[in-house]
Amino acid sequence: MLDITLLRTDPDGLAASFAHRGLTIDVPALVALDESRRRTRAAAEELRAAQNRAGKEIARLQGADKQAAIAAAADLAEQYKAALAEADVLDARFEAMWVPLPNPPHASVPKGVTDADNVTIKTRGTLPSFGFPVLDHVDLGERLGLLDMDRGAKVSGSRFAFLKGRAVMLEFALVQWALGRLMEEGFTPVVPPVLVRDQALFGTGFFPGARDQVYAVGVSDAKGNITADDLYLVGTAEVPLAGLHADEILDAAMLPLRYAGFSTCFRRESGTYGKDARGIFRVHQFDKVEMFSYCPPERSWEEHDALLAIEESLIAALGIPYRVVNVCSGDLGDSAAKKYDIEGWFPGQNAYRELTSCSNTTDYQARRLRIRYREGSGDPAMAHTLNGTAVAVGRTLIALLENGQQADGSVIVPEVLQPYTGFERLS
RNA sequence: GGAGGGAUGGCCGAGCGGACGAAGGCGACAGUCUUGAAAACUGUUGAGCCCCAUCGGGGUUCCGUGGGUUCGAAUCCCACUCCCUCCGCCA
Repeated sequence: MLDITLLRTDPDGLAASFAHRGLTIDVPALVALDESRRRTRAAAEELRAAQNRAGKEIARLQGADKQAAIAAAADLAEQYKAALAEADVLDARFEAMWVPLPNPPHASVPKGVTDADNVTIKTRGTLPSFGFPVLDHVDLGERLGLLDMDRGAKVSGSRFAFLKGRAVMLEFALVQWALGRLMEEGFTPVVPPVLVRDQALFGTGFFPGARDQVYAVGVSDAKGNITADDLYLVGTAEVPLAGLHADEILDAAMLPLRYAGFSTCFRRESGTYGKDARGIFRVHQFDKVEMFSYCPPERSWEEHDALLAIEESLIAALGIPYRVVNVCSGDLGDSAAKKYDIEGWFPGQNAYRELTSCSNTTDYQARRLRIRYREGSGDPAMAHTLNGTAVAVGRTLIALLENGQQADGSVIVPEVLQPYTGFERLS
């Protein structure tokens, strides 16, 4: 949700921000509706004030005077009820228009429509040259006994896999290493709930927009009928980590408040039928370490850069060539004001593909979740929230397998992970 | 799953139709006292929205959530949510 003062003080700037995203929004209509709802609310509150005064008077009166005052107040009560209903209708109408509006993009966000319009801002690492036919992660994984796609499909359907053997050890090595690195950076490790109420998904901006990407959990009765349980499987730990401090006023001295959440992530991937059908690049379930930060507004851009720097250092330490892209306005998502994706090099696809993502959602989520902070004894103000991928385990495993493959079919484990795996090579 | 109890301000806790944004205590902050500190004493101390305005002032809403009764609801009624205790089941 946006700060309403934007509408009142700078409607033209607001309209421009929607245009930046390629949206046409009738801002003057919003301004007019906002004005009429305030007028109506003020009128209702005046009636209420009169009613409150009358009530105090009634308490003091006795006998016939009291009866007369009550009769008069009954009339006031009727008027107030009507005025209140009118104000509520206008509020609801305004909110229906206001709440779905996306966060205004930062000035540095490139204008564009699809991910093809994203702008590469840096490229790091040297692309590996193999003197032998390059295998992709599916061939490598099945050959090394790390991955079983067919049986994943047998048990759970397409886009599911079994991860096995040393790949499992590699996953936990990645997670433990990443959490250790993040603790050095001041993050508190968290294992959050992965089932959340819709409130948390609304608050983070996934609902109502991305409803079709989220699994809803139900309960089946004896006849096999499924009833909704009003819980949803999260697609990222961002959701519970944002909800963690909902409805709180944080002490400014604690900020930035950094959390590193490890969770399984569930995504329906609806509308991606043909895309990335091979292997575990795009699956319904994967594990991820996610960074989340609560931050004062004046420091959030600095924090955004800091999170990106951490992501880069992790990927660089794993020896994966990568590039950083500034995600264009059309590809941003409602809640982000700016987003960096890191695309790692995947030799099996001969392409850079998304490996991590890092967003500054400014006060968009904070306003929806009522996450505020206070400087000393000052007034509460909206915090900013940011999130970024530390390690998306599935895709990182793919990158490690494909970049680390050797002529003999084995795969070298990055040095930083070896203390955690206890082995140097998958073979 | 069965039986009971509860939800009030940063925390504890009173209130059970009008004097209640809410006693009292704790905590926090400021002051007095003190060489300094502690103690003691005095004062201040919730959030949202709207209006006027220069610091500031006024109105309104909020006692788990949503409805209802009433001139008037923290207080009465209904529904829901969450928490706790005991029993059963269970990783």
